[in-house]
Amino acid sequence: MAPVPHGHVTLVQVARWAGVSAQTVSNAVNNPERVAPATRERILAAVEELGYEPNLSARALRNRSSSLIAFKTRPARTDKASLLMDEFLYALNAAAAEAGYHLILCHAEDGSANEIKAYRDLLKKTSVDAFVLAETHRNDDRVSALRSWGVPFASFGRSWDGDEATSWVDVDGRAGTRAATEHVAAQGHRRIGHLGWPAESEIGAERREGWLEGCRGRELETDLQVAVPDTLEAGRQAAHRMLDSSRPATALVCASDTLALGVLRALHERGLRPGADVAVTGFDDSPTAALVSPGLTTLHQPIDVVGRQLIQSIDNLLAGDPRDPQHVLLEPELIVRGSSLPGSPRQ
Amino acid sequence: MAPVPHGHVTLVQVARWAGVSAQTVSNAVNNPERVAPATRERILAAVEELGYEPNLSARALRNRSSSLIAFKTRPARTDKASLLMDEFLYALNAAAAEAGYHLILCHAEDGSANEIKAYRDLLKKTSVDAFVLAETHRNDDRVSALRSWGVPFASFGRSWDGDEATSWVDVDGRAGTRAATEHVAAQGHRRIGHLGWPAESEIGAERREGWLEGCRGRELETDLQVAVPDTLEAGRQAAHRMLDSSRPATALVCASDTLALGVLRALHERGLRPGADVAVTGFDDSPTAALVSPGLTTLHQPIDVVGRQLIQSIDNLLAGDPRDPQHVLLEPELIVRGSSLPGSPRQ
DNA sequence: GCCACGGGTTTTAACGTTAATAAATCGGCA
DNA sequence: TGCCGATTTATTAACGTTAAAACCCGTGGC
Repeated sequence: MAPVPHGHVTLVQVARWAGVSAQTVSNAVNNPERVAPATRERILAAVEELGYEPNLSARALRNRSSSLIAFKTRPARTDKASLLMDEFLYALNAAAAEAGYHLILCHAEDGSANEIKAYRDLLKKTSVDAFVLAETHRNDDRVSALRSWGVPFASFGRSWDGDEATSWVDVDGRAGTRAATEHVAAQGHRRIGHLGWPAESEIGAERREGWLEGCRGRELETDLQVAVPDTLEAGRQAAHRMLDSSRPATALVCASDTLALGVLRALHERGLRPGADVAVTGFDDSPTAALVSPGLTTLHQPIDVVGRQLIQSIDNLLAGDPRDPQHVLLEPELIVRGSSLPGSPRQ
Repeated sequence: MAPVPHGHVTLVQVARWAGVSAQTVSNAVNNPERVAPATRERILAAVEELGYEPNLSARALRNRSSSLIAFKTRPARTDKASLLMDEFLYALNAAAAEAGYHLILCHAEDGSANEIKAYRDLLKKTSVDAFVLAETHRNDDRVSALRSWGVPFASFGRSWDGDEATSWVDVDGRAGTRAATEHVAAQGHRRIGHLGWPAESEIGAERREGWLEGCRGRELETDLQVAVPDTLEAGRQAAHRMLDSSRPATALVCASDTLALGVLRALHERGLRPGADVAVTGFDDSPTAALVSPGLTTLHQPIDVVGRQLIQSIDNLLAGDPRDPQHVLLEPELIVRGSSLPGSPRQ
């Protein structure tokens, strides 16, 4: 009963069916205003009837554009708790689909040289319209490469070089740790330490700043801070060191859930109760944060908004929209759970 | 210094450079045996020199094939611990890249009707070569749809309908829970319960079978079993019920890490120590399993092998390889952590 | 010396689309 | 009626690739 038993329906078939030329069908689909209302209606009916869908390969060949947006998946899993990038990929894909784009994945072994080579290959082979970068850092080679090629892109992560030309979306880590710090201070804590990342990390520096601001705002001491790599074990050991101090912290604001989970393990080992004895906060709202007992207080990044905004920015770029590149800084949301509340010893 | 400052290098340019026709270049690239060795060498040098990469859109248009493999990302995150599908996506992408394919993501709201519609659209618009399905179940509409369209596909998850024609790769859940059961029995446990999923789930049924086999092999009782939805809260409540029993279990083999984490929370609430008082095992080796204290004993799925095998199968299908569809059943690996070991009370 | 053969190469045409351009149609007005 | 300009539609050509067919030329058989 289907008008077209199998195979692809082309413009020409629709055109024949509607008694017009192929170009008119193309116009009816892409530039409706160029076509007389009556004709357009007839054509759209034919499109509907035959189940026509434009062939993207042909369009890509003709237009040098493919509605494909490329994104590189993160390298092999580490022991990190955070799955932010997985969540991000999902959000980005959903937003892309909604806007009529498709996401094409790119693979490269670790290292920005590999990554750039993978981008270049993809670009030559397929007519990818734009790229999405994630986890940008200072002097990011990928940014300069894409810019030199003249390829539209937007990044999850601000342009740390003060590069005004790049569209980006980011989450305000500083505001996040400041909120966490103020939250534990409001629980009565006066000795609040920070467990963060080494100085090279721009993101880590921001999060540390937030803690500093939070402490200074309440005139608390800021001498208790340690920077370690982002692993559970590093967090655990650092927590032990900080709790062995002569005037130990009663609250620890951490730069990540991974570190915070290390702290929780250290507390467990010392027979201390999270929340009741030492308040702990993380960052990223990893699935694990909700699953441990007690739950881990953490900061949730509005990842779906990030995805939508990035697609939006790319859409503007591709539309040749002359409006300035967009810079969007979003606030993370503090999720309060047992690890930062006096609460009951159990639960 | 680059021979081609910008823009795409085409077959014709390479052909001119090498002093041959475009078709000969095409042959040198795709069917080397059709071209005289000397010519081929000259052409490949030109390809190298000019940095030629075939344009996939043009190729797709001409050949109706695109080296694109489609995969649908999972729907929005639930509260589940398992990130198997994220890991899988990464593994699949790596394998695809290695074999010269690209992964294109598909988005659909929950529900197999939406999903099928999304597949159909993608198929019409782009010339996707093949699909990868995940989490197949009995009477899977997606399977029948893809089959009726004649589209090559392979699935992560066996064909539960006994459909011999489908290529699949799966992990043997039954062997997994059997191993977990035997492991806790080897620790001296005689009352081993099972916390699983409702009967509708084929995967859940398999995992339950494994526990049954493990118990029967040692002539242990098999009366302690409960089936609940896959959430932490359901696991927690079920654990309380099972521990309230007149002859409570001393070990609980769970169908997922999520349920097992619920059990851990229940133990925490009752002041019982995982491992020492009640042994607990999960399934999937989620990141959380390694991060909680004590660590959760669980089963690791060899997800990278799954990815490679699926790409391999698809490669065979696309090559028109007449060899039978492949069915690969892999064994999960038992990862022993503190939650199933008597160990010390702390740690 | 003619022809058949076959490896090596080129020519032709087509995949489905759309920008640019050309052609047709129509209403309005002198 | 005839002509102009505006609107609508049709024609042409091209995007980069490759299957199929045609072509070219040296070998070997008779």
